Amino acid sequence: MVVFNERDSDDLDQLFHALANRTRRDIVARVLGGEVAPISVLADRYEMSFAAVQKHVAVLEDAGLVTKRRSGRKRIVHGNPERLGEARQLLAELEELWHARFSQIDAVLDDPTTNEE
Amino acid sequence: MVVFNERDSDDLDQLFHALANRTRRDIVARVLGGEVAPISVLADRYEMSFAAVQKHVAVLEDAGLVTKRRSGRKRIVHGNPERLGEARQLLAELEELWHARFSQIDAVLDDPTTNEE
DNA sequence: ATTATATACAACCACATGGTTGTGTTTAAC
DNA sequence: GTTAAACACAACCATGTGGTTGTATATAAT
Repeated sequence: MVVFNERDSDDLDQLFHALANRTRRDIVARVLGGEVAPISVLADRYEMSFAAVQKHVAVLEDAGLVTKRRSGRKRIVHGNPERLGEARQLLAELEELWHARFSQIDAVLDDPTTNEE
Repeated sequence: MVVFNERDSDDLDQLFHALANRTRRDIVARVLGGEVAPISVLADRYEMSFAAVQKHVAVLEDAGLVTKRRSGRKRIVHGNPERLGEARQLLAELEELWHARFSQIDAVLDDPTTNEE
């Protein structure tokens, strides 16, 4: 119901910032899609250095969108769909504010309890 | 169906970047919620200069999340809910990739036509 | 044992971001 | 007709971002 609270506004900044980059969205799509993904394998598909991809994964990890699990010398990247859900939830709430504009007018006319100045 | 295409990846970068800031999310919430909002009125509620808020509105406008309409010397800021829908849609598609991981296994077992290597 | 692979991490760079102040212009209020 | 309000816009600044290269370390392959 409450759209914004101080508490997790930094979280949301991080979350949306992580999604505001094509390479990172692509990585998220791949790991969510089920690709077994050590960083090295991910890195092969992008025209940038291993270190650059490593940084992108770190941004995603800080945002909570992926986690890394060690497997020998590899770090397997796993997706975190719940975190995406949080972002989608917030957008849905924002859209809901818009819809509420109209339904509110009806409500005020119908419901006498909304009539406290 | 197709999650990413080259064409609008810059658009999405802009869109998510615009949402990756508390002040901007707050502005979006207010204008979508129906607040009549010249920039000056918006600016009053934040502890930053008018010019700073002006810039935030500009970022939102470039991202397509709001539009400005002139009214005398004021610029009324209006929300653009469809654009939010686009972002939500993309997140939904990403989540769908995750769900598809499991339903795909079932599908392969059930449907012989998926059996072309 | 040596070599190659996969990663971590630091230093560096050009450019973007989020803020500021200052100046100019149009419109409203007196 | 002055003054004040609402905005546009530029210059500036500290910090962040997205990339690079280089060095170090742990594990796998030979």
